[in-house]
Amino acid sequence: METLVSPLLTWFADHARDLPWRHTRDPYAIWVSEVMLQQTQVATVVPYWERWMRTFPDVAALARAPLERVLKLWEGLGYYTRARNLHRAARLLYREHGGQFPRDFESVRALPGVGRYTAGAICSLAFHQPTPVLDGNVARVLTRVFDLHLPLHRAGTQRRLWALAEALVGAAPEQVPPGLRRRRSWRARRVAENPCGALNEALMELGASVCTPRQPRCPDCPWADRCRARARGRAHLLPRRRRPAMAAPRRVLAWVCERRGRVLLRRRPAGGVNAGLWEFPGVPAAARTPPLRAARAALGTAVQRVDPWLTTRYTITQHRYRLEVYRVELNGRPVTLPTGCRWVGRGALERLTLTAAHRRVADLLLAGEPA
DNA sequence: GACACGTGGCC
DNA sequence: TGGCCAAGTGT
Repeated sequence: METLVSPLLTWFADHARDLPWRHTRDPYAIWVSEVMLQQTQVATVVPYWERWMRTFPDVAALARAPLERVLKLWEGLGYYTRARNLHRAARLLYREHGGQFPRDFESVRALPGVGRYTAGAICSLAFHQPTPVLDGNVARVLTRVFDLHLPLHRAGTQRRLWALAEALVGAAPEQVPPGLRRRRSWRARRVAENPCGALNEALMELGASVCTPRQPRCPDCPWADRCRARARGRAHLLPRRRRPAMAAPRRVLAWVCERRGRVLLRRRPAGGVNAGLWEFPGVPAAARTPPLRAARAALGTAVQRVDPWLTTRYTITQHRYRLEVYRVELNGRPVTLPTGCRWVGRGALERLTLTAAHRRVADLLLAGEPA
């Protein structure tokens, strides 16, 4: 481990990206960034994090906020349970710890939405503890350096990787390159002041910027001469992972149904996908289902006609959807409101939290209709 | 251990 | 284009 840690820390002191959450020691701010970064790329997270920190600068602000506002700030980031869990955890901290962020690993780990990775990241970055992290980046880096061909999803492989990550972060405090302590750049200071946090960040950063899934840039790697997979010419084949196949695309019909300056929206039921988020009402449909008949079945005989407006695609994990949006022309009869539906004006259409695909539709509607 | 959970970017 | 991947967690 000794021969690995020191070059990695030196590399990080030269190449760390300047990310906004790297300029704070606030555990709350770090927690928020780590949760946002779960399964989400840095470039996507940055604007969300900045807006979030302006809106909810501390645990108390988040705890006070209504869930609706919290979800709205999360709109478009996906995995909305993360936002609900942050909110729940903030209220819990506010109630039981007086808003104070806990410092010991087990208490952090016990917060909703905080698993082993996130707890390790928070404790190392905010509290300088030698707690390991293992994410997709670290797994890729470690399987390559040690040329581990075991399938990633196996428990034994995971144990092995966690143990390696733990050994590395444990060695960090003793392995800070001496010359680094004299440097004044924020990068060098970051490493010198918190070797454990820096080691964890460096592992992830290496995976994100050098040891990439395809076409790793091995000549730029601080571990190039120690990497066993590279020596065998097979770094790009690791890690071995198993992924479920994509299912066939499904067709979904949705209706833009307007009356007297308002449009019909439906709130998704609790417990399912995107629970509590809003969308244009619609139905899953077989390939040959006529849109007019489907609309009448859902909204009643008030539907005079449906006009195809646009088609968009989206994916929810392994499910692919083709969303066909129709504009509904009504006659004078009352519309049958499907469960969870509400007429909303422009303001609410902007303010409510929609899933990404439906937000695209809503924004087009808002842009195209000045009234 | 397997599966569900969102979305965007890349080639 | 379609498949793969991304700073995982909860059930």
